[in-house]
Amino acid sequence: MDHDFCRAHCTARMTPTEFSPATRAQLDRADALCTEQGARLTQQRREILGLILDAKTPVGAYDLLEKIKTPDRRPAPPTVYRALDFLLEHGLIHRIERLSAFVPCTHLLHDAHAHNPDHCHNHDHETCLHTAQFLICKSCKSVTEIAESSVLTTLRSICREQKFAMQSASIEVIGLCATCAAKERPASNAPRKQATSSPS
Amino acid sequence: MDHDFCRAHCTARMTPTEFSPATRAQLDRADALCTEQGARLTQQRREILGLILDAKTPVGAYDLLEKIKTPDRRPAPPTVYRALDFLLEHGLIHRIERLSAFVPCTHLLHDAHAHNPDHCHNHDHETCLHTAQFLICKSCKSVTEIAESSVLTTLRSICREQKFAMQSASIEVIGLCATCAAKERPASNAPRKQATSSPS
DNA sequence: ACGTGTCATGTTATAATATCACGTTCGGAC
DNA sequence: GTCCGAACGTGATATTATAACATGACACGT
Ligand SMILES: [Zn+2]
Ligand SMILES: [Zn+2]
Ligand SMILES: [Zn+2]
Ligand SMILES: [Zn+2]
Repeated sequence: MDHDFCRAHCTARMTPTEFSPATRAQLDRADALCTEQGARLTQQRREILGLILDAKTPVGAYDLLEKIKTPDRRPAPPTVYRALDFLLEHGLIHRIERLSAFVPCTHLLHDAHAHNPDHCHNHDHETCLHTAQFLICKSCKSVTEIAESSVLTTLRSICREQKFAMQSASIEVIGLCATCAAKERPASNAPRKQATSSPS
Repeated sequence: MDHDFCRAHCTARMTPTEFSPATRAQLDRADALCTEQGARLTQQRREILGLILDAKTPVGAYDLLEKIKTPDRRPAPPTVYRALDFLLEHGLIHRIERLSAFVPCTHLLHDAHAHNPDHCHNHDHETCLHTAQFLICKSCKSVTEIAESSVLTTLRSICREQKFAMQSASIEVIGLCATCAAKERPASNAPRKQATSSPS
């Protein structure tokens, strides 16, 4: 009854960060996904997810903690970690182990899901949600999630051989993205300038 | 001159952990590898490596810190982390990101290297040393390093497509090892006993 | 309206992991 | 011996994560 009122009310009053329309669309998509799963994307979880979506690079838990602080509210670590746990469990974000930081799941970024929820069901949700592959650029910190399932397939066959029951996997590749690699090596094979000014 | 005396003396006095002959053999192998690379496997590094070799499961930095404490010596974290950094750089151990813990590199456990140092040179040392694949059992905490290069090959081809310059990769699979999986499911499909007593 | 269970959140403290900064010692080249 | 750089000792601190317990908001049956 007045539950809807309260939700609207709270949204208006306590949202410290205004998200762009694009981000809001993604958040709404996430909300729908949660509802499908019988879970609630609360205001707090929504805000954390929004901040992760808007960041161009992986975000640490304590970065998030800083960002959600307002004059009124000084949340403590558990607040953030609880939201992160929820988002992880529902496949909305991934944790990058090598960085102790979080990125949105690419499923959220494209509208594949929105149009075709069946897409959810033709791949192995159990394993897929908890498993992703990332290319992490050491230089610009950008992270690309690889949708490609070939790695997972290879891994699965290895596990079968070893009778290992795979539950999830982290695959993280460190290196330089195309852009940064180009900057590093201005010419193909001319390292005779001034030490290539490598930003290590 | 009295250098040899000192080493013997110190070894006798400050080695709190006596390693088994098998472990000592591996340590000697590691020592040789270091010397090849112009590095020194000091007493301290040797002890840390020995402890990691002897452990049946991955060891955390602070576990090691506890283990190397004696009535005389109360080392501080940097001591351990410095040794770990050294061992990582020289490919003697790996870090398991998901556990913040360390395991010996399997190269050390088998004597392939001892007999055939050329083995080192027919695979890509640059990438291989810094890259390994692990099967981590959630239940017994055992970790298996996969020598198999098929995953790495697959990853490399993906990176090539994306023009991503791979420097290293972590591949960690979580699940149940053959032994533990068998324990979990006593019969194939008879979950009607007392909740199978699944340890979380 | 009242108790009651459940989920989400707030709050305080602390655990666990990792690094910085600075001074000293050790080992080997000369 | 003298010197230099690598290795180590030590104290403080940073960063990441969780434990433990209390409160608030709502649903539901009575
Ligand atoms: Zn994803
Ligand atoms: Zn980059
Ligand atoms: Zn290895
Ligand atoms: Zn096991």
